[in-house]
Amino acid sequence: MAKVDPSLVAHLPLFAGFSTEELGDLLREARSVRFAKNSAIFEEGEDAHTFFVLLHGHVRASKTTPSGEQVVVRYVSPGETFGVAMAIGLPNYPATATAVDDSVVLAWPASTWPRLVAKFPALATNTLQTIGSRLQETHTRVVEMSTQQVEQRVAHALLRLAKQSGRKVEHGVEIDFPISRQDIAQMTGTTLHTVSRILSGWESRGLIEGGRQRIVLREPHNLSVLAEAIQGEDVPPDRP
Amino acid sequence: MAKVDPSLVAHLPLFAGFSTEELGDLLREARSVRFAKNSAIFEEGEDAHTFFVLLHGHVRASKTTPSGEQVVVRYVSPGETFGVAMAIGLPNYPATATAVDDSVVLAWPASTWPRLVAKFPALATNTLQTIGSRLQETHTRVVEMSTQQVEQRVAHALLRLAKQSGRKVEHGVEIDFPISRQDIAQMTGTTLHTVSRILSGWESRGLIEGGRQRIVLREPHNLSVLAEAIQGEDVPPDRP
DNA sequence: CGATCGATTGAGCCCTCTCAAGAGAGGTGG
DNA sequence: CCACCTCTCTTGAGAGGGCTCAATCGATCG
Repeated sequence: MAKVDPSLVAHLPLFAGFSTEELGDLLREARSVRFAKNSAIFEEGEDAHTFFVLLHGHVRASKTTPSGEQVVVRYVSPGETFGVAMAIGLPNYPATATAVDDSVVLAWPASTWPRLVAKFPALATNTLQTIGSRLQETHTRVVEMSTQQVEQRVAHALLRLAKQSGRKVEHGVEIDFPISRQDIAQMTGTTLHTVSRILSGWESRGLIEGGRQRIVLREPHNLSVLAEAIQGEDVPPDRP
Repeated sequence: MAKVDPSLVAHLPLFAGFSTEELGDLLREARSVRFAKNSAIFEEGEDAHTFFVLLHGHVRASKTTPSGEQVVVRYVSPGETFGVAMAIGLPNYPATATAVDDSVVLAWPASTWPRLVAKFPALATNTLQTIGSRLQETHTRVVEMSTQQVEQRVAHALLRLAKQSGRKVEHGVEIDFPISRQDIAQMTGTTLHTVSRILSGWESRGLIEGGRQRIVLREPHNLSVLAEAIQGEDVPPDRP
């Protein structure tokens, strides 16, 4: 359990409107914990004993259906809050959280939530904003799944991941954590086979560059064009 | 602007933990407004000037894509809060709200929200719970759209509507507001043609009874069975 | 009683899934 | 350090669920 420097986290949305002193109070109750790549932080259904802020790394939240299929709910980036089941009245975690990279989190016992909220009302309003944005994002996803074809959905998913966790590299923007075709399929409601075919197609057109659990967007702009393509509209053919 | 009897709304989730007096304070700032069937309460993109509690009737929230397709976000039942864009930090409504039946709402100016939340912290925590549940429901929808076939999704949608707004009638449970095949298509990410075919099929099997903007579930249990059907699993054939 | 809006139904196609096989990359243990 | 083994990715062939296009019917409302 390491000490956390308040000035490093003061700018996070969860702590908006907090004085240095208040922030100190809050951080004093948190532990800092490290999770190795591919380890589970919590499991769906487990009782929600802790809530978290991600400091370092990346976390995947996913749900499993009764028949065993997995769906990726979202990827958590550094600075984001997760595991706040308690705050929204759930006694159990609604999804499984897995570190996709070596990750460091701040962890508070869920039992402290009521007291902390009573003491710091800004905690509730800040969390409300966060959950609200997440609701918007999820609605966007529903709209996309309802109205777009798989290729457009995959394009949107990649662009979103790049915006959220992109790292500039020589030939474009690389998604900054290991992500498989299967993961993308589970984000977009399709199969890994279809994703593989689509990415292969894009790679041969020079739009992206792929690898094992690795994707680089070489032409984000052209990918956006593809993502916005209207049903039945022609796409300009490749250059020979 | 009618007077609202506090005792009639005291049990609503938004007001949980309020004293009679506090509730009176809150209600004093609200107006009660009636909207005729098929009238718009607010439009997507409009600035979020008001937030609401539905007292009577039913409201459909829907989003429109750039290319003009509509997606139904949810149906609001009496007692529920809606239009809380302001609370989650949105300056504009993210969806259009339409009264699908003659409806009565309580309306607060959005500008009062910050003051009300400061005075009544329970307002924030109650809204947090509400938005949290909605996030869960939306995630469920994403999971369904990712893993289930259209027939199962439609079955789930009808069962949910019946549970939420069902009225017992002679031959089963009727969905208590006008809903078209098109509406159901927009809830489940399919076309009205496919919904029509599915409902026709069910009607001939005696599972439901249809009509113009009207659906009665005659055998909710068998519909649940259908809704949970596993990929590729056989369904018992009809009786001759 | 006519007009408009919702529902039904057929025909044909295509996007995407399923089934199947195999190749390449990385990690691991002897 | 190399061989093996596992996990990821690729690609083909075929099928089918659901969509598109099109026409008609029926019911509710003014």
